[in-house]
Amino acid sequence: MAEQHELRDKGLRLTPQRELVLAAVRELGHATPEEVAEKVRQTHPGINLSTVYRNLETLENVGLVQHAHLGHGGATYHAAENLTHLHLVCGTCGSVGDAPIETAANFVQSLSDDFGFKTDVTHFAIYGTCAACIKP
Amino acid sequence: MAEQHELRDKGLRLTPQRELVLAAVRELGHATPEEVAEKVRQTHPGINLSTVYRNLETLENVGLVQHAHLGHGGATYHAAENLTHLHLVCGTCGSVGDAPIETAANFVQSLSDDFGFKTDVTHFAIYGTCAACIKP
DNA sequence: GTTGCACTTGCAAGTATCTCGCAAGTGGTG
DNA sequence: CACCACTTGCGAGATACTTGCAAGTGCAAC
Repeated sequence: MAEQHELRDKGLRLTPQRELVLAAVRELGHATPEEVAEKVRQTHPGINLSTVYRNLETLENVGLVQHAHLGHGGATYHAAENLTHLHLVCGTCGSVGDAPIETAANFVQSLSDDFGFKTDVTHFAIYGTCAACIKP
Repeated sequence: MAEQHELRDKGLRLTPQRELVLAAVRELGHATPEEVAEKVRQTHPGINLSTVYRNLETLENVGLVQHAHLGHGGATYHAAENLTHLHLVCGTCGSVGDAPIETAANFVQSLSDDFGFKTDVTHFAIYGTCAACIKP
């Protein structure tokens, strides 16, 4: 796969750092900027945290990754092609579970019908308590 | 029901700062800690920001207020008795709309039935695009 | 292959937001 | 009204980004 052209096709320069940031996001599934940086440092130890932030922003602008808010504070990044699930964040144990996006289909439809609000359901986390924490 | 006993009943001392923080949260509807501080300063100019943070935390522990994540970064505080609506955050214009909590009832039920996940639907914002921004 | 320049990177300093330690102050019980 | 635990104010510290700038580099043109 000409993975190299994927970035160039979007009008971006192909730098090792940029490739590695994208690869790290894809490999990690959900990742904070800090986790991405840590992953990238395995093969490119010198990378600067601000480079990671800037590349995440750049990659988001061209649609290759997206961020979501999964908890307190920081954003979490995903490869855009993996964004087919909801995020179930457990407030007790902090785990992040997934649920198929169809689970929310009716809900999204109601918001659209009743309020004209078009929901991006992958962007926000669903907060609550996971099965494991309910019955220990 | 002397309003003064509401705090004492929870085992808290009744200080001017604490009363004012609670009053500010109730009056503001949604408010960041910064906005609460600003509001409190109208009647108590010397209040320290860390006092506001600590009181919000204390009030949350006893169940009088709750926080939710409405967007980037900061938390937003609500009086607990007002937490009967969802937050619809528009990614385009940044407005925060409300929807009755019943809108999500089926969705919450599905998550509970299918995944054993007990959702606190008021805690996170629902992100998308509001009616006004869809058709300009 | 060489060159030039716009795009990138690394670094350091800056900003925003929240947290913590501690000494002084104060509510409320006895 | 006296005492003590709870609170407050304040400064310093932690965390999570953001920004300005000089040096480095991809890549298109030659």
